[in-house]
Amino acid sequence: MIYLAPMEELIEYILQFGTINQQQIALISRKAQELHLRTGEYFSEAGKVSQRVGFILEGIIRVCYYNNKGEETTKYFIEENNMVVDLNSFDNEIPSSSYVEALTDCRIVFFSRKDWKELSSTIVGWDAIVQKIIARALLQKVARISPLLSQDATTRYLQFLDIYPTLANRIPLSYIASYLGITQSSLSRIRKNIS
Amino acid sequence: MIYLAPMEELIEYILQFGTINQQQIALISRKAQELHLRTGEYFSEAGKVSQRVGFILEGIIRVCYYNNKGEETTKYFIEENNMVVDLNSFDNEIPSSSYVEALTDCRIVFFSRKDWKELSSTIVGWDAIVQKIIARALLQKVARISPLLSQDATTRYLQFLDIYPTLANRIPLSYIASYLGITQSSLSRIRKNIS
DNA sequence: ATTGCTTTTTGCCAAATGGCAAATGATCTC
DNA sequence: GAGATCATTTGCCATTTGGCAAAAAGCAAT
Repeated sequence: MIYLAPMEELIEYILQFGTINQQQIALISRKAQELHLRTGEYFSEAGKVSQRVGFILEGIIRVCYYNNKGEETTKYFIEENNMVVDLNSFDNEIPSSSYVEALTDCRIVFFSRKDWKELSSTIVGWDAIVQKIIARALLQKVARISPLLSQDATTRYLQFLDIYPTLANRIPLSYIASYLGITQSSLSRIRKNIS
Repeated sequence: MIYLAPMEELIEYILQFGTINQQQIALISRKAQELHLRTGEYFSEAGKVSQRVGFILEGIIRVCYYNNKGEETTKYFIEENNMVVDLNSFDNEIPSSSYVEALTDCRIVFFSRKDWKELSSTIVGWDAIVQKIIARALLQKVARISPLLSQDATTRYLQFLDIYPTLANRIPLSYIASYLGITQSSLSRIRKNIS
């Protein structure tokens, strides 16, 4: 029991996906770095190669990108107790096309690419754990996005409220609108009609 | 070089994700079973536990489900040279909520749950390969669905044509419409306007 | 409280899409 | 080839949503 307090949540999270011993926990704790982001700051940016794997202790993050007209689209929200990483960019060391932005002040623990690799080569079964985490996150993502397509805007918003019950009043309406694929005016009207 | 002809595509596919030796290839080939589906037949059905992992040699498959009004929604199309499996149902041995249906006549190789487990316990590195396959498929899925949300119906259809250039004329318009989240009348009109 | 800034709501109208039903076209069987 | 069946297109109209701009509301700094 020598790991530090902010690590507990991460360790508990990891333990959902596999078994690690005290020594391994200590290693993970040594490699982990802490990071605070203020609202609006980026965890990673479009055009740069993502260099970190993070875990959100507190706060909300969104992944977004800009199209050729400069309009932004919110692809996804990530809440507390989830990993945050631009897989494609981090794994393949290619520039990302998205911004990963703090929507509220965030407390994050993260690992550099080098440390992350070291975990992979030192901890037996680490890769398997990571793969499970990734698979679950991706499945969840698909499950959340997929049904949005076939529904009208009101239903989409109601579903958003279901999935992210705590988000609606913590983040700007315009982001929710762009996640749902509607304009903020429409969402504003929808909100009015619901209540 | 003792494996049978229809296996070559599958082996080649697997080799993209990791290394396996001749002996392992032989094992995989012995366990693989062949399956032909006619248009409209199911690979797996809602309400039943998915018992097979498949690989499409030829043909197109769609994954769909029915809502409480009996309307069907196409969640996804899967083409030749891809794995087909209802992950959630197969892994957790729970009943599926979707139908996996052949849109054209299909040639498929598949593995029973028992054989699949045997591959996992016999072939070193098999799980890692499978995880990579899954991760790539899920990433692709997200990448395909996600941008659809923020666009109007015409753009969605054009993008569908981009992603599935060979599908448009091989499958009924109504399925494409339900995948894109629009009515078939609308899609018909959109088609007219484009050409 | 006042000011300036950002976010949200609203009104107005145009455009896109849906719902329904009929017409047309395609395919298959007999 | 005549029906039967199913898929697609079209017309009509209602509804939803978008685009734009102005008004209102919220918020922070002074």
